Amino acid sequence: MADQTMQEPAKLTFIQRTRRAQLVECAITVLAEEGYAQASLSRIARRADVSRGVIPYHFANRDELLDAVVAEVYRIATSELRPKIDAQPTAAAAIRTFITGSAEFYRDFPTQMAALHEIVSHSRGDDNAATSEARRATEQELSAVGELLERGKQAGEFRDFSTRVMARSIRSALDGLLHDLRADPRHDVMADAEELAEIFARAMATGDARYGHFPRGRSRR
Amino acid sequence: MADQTMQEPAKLTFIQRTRRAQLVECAITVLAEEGYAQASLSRIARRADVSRGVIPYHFANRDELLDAVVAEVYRIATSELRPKIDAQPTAAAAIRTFITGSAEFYRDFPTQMAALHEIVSHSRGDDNAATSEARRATEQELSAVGELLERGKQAGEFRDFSTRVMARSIRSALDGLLHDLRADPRHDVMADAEELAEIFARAMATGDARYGHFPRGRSRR
Amino acid sequence: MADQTMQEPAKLTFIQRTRRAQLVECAITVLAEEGYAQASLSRIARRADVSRGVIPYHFANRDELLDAVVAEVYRIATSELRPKIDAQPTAAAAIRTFITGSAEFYRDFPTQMAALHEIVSHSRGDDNAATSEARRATEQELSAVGELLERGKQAGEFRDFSTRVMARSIRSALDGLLHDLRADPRHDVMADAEELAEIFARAMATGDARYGHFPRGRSRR
Amino acid sequence: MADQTMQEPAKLTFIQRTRRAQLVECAITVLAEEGYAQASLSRIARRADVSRGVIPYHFANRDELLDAVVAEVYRIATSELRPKIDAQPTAAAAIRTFITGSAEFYRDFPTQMAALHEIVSHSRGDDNAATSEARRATEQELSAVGELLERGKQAGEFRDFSTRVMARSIRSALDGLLHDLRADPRHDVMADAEELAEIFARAMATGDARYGHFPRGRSRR
DNA sequence: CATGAATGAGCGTTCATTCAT
DNA sequence: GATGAATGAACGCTCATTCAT
Repeated sequence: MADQTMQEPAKLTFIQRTRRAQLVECAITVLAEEGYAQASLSRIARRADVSRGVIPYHFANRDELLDAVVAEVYRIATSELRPKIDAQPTAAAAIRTFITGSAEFYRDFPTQMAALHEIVSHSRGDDNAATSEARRATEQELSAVGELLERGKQAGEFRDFSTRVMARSIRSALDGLLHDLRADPRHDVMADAEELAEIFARAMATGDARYGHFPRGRSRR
Repeated sequence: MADQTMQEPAKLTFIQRTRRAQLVECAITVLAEEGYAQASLSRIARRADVSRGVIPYHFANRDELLDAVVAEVYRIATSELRPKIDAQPTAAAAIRTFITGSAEFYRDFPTQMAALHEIVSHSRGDDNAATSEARRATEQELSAVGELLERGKQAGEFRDFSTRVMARSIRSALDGLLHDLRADPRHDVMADAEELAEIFARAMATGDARYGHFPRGRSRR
Repeated sequence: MADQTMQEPAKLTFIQRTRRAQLVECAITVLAEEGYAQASLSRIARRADVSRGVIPYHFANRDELLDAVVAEVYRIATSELRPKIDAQPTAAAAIRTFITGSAEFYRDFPTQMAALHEIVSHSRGDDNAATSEARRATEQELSAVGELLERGKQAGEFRDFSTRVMARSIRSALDGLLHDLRADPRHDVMADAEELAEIFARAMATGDARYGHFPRGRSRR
Repeated sequence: MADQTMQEPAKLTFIQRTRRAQLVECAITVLAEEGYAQASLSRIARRADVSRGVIPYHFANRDELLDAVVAEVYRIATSELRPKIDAQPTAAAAIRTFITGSAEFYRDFPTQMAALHEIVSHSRGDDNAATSEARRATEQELSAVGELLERGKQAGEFRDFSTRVMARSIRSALDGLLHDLRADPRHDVMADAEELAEIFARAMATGDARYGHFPRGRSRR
């Protein structure tokens, strides 16, 4: 059997890498088109036009395949997004770029995003080690955004707010955007992203909001 | 067999209504405590201390039971939240109340919310008729929030923004809050809700944000 | 589902008891005729002319079914053998009765014995909790024989020997007898049993063996 | 493909013989350490640090490999035991040597014996051709012991008993000894073997047993 | 000679659903 | 009204075996 425990992809033969990539690809398609519950190994294998036994051969188990899906999507997303964000001069611009860049990614890789969303939203704390990759990656993303926010606050770009709540809200709002996109693929996601960027630009901006006539919560991390 | 397709509860006998309520209650508990995947009819029936066959008798199928769960949770939520929102003088106050009131509901009915979250996050758009109730209720909530936003815009309380994006973002941010709460039940959800309210108060407020030096998207519905 | 965790059979309905008995019966047949490896739930169900799902319904898992088989065979064996042994006046007579009575049981319940043998010989220390019943029962049988031997030694009926080695040898010799019987069902097992009884009567008898011109091992427990 | 059905090793190339020996060796190790159920061709190949496909290449199928394991263990056992037995002056001494020599072999080649035991105890009489070697070898051993017994009877060393029952009993008692040894590897197997030798010395000795006050079975072959 | 990718049958198990009682 | 026995499809997984390279 292919040694799935290897960490370095260099240890995989060309055929193994190819097959694994194909299976990950098909898993993504099935997840996106038919949903998590329907994404059985049988269906994925059928989509790949391959015998049912191929998947256990190349992946130790179902969870490994799903982990590979998550890793693949995050790999693409990071390679698309990271450079754009890093190129921004200010934290505010970086956050804006994170939002619009994410939306661009949703638009350009809707299938991958749909698959990722299926996996993440079906993950549950205790039941399995699959989706651990997903949770890990999500946490990582949240803390990356959190660092941007901290940077902006220290640079005086942003007002004082709870970093965690803000980061989570940005992340969640993007999820909402993805949700709308999945519901209607012809949706103008970039326009929505601009709106979203504006929402959070205003939410984070220094100075009192014109309409801030409510008692505010204490600033927290 | 009882006709479960009836919409008017008047057509159900007392026993039928009682049993359905009990089963919905138990389904909520099992969903919250053991998760969607473990919430088999067997487990729900066992929790209700009732025979396995009872559920198919009272609900045409599994999906109908889940729909009933969703409807029940939304029913409670609405009865908790609606009066508070309706009592607010301004749209801004109403939105703030929607946010903090939702959080209060999350805090006070964690089991119900957990069950709802399990169902919603496992539901799929196209493949089956399940959780249609969830989608219906979500849409209804979104449009209710949308109406508040419209009202606020017309009253000059809010700036011009895309109603749909804003409504969706508020909804999604609340989901994020719920997510954090489920991850850590001892979380101070009300403090987060205040933060969230502030975020959206600022996001919706009239006037330019101090830090709004980016090209903005056109205002849209 | 039927509650298989109940210890008291009284908690089972008539139908449950009947089905379980039937399935145990069929499992015995399949084990005896086709061997442990072939005794899959599918085959057992087919033998019972019953749907594949029936077995998981009545037994929590495969191991529970096999445990029930072991328990059933030991139950029969005990009820056949125990009274005869207890009726013997001396330990020597009891051992002889144990041997011939076991053989009689092999002769009269060859299928049951074959099934038991399949399970016991396929049990392995660490892998599963099934067959634990088998090991437990085997140990119990060994210690029961051991007690008889001790009694005989104290009564002066037997010479001094290692109780454990003797008990194990008797048990093993009976296994050998069963082996021959399984290889040739027309075998005169009772005649062999008489031979066996004589072998061990002599082996245990007090006094020097006429041919004992070898250094002997120290007497041990 | 190499012709694995050849009996004469002369027909095998050097590499073929080496590989077969290596694979048999590894199969023994895996069988002993992980048990029959875990001794898949994959694991054996991995233990041999060799490709999965090697085994089907050198052995027509799994059963042939297991047969080769059995043959190898019996080959070693015979070469260890035979000279010792043949050196004994009397049948009684030969039988005693067979017993203690077997135990010595168990003690000195526990891995081989464990592997053999795994195979034999999992083999089935009728359903497949597997482990035919085991049955053949067992029969051969039984008849060799039988010849010794016959010789002893004719020489007047032994009383009259059923040769087959006695041979089978000795064989089975040794199995019991092996069983105890496998259950507890620190067991003093030689002491037990001495006990066993004494048991059978007495069982076979001429003259009445002191305590033989039971009706005896007729003497038979 | 050797490889390892691929196959497909079979396993135990879960569970929504049906239906006779 | 309610029961629970029974069904059968689907699941993830293991593995002996085949075969192109």
